Amino acid sequence: MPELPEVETVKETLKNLILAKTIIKVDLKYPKIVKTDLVEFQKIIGQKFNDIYRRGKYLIFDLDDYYLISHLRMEGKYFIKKDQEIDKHEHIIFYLNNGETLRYHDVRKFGTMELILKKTNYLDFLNKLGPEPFSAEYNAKYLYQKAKKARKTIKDFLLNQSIVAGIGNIYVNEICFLTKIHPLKKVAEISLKQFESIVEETKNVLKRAIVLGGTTIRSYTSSLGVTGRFQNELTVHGKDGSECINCGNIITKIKVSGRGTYLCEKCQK
DNA sequence: AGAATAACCCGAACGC
DNA sequence: TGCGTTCGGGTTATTC
Repeated sequence: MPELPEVETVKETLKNLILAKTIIKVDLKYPKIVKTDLVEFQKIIGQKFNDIYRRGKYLIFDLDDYYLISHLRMEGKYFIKKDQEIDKHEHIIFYLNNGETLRYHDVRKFGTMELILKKTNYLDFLNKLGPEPFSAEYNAKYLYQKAKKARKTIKDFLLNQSIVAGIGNIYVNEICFLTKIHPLKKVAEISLKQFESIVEETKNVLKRAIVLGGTTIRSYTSSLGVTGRFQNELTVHGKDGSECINCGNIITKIKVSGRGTYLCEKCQK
């Protein structure tokens, strides 16, 4: 599941491969991925990749006149291939002027793409997102203020992209463990000091994951054949049945708002 | 307004 | 072995 570190890795990898390349043709094998007008989408032909950004879990391709905004959701990946048969999970094919193809691959078909004219206010689209975890805006005081009036659990709170952008299920499990906070703890009961710890551990865990190229779990081999290595440093996520690295207690798995949640009941109160 | 729930997908895991 | 069922998971849309 691509979260901030995985999307960051994809962005950096793709930069080396497609910048300055021009799209000469696009094939929509599964058009529902595209959320904007399909006729309009064809205007991507002739556009050049000038840069790639990331905002939360979104990839933003900076073209000449448009932004192509892509969300990988659960299993979206990009591949660069040449003259190879189209895989059944490759839904959008961009033909580039160097003879290669950029292919969007998504087994679950959950991912989305939007082509947005630069002149229009594309920021509206991303403004709903909360601050980036590495920004100064993401600090204990900010979270504390937001949390005061919320009735949710800390896990729901940190997963809410309008509070902070880019954290998903894996990293929220890790952050809760690293800060010794129970994922079901009501966010309004969390102290400023605890939020300081949350902010610090968020940055630590995301930074470390980016350095290692993200997390590769199960079927999710990250895009472009880049295999992340952060899974080797996970402390609780997916570790139910094994021992807590702090106290030796057995890690349990519960559900929080329908999502798999791993924790040490002894360490996290 | 804010919170809970459904919908979008389909391979993997599970149950029989 | 094979078939049917359930599950998961980020985000948006819809309902409560």
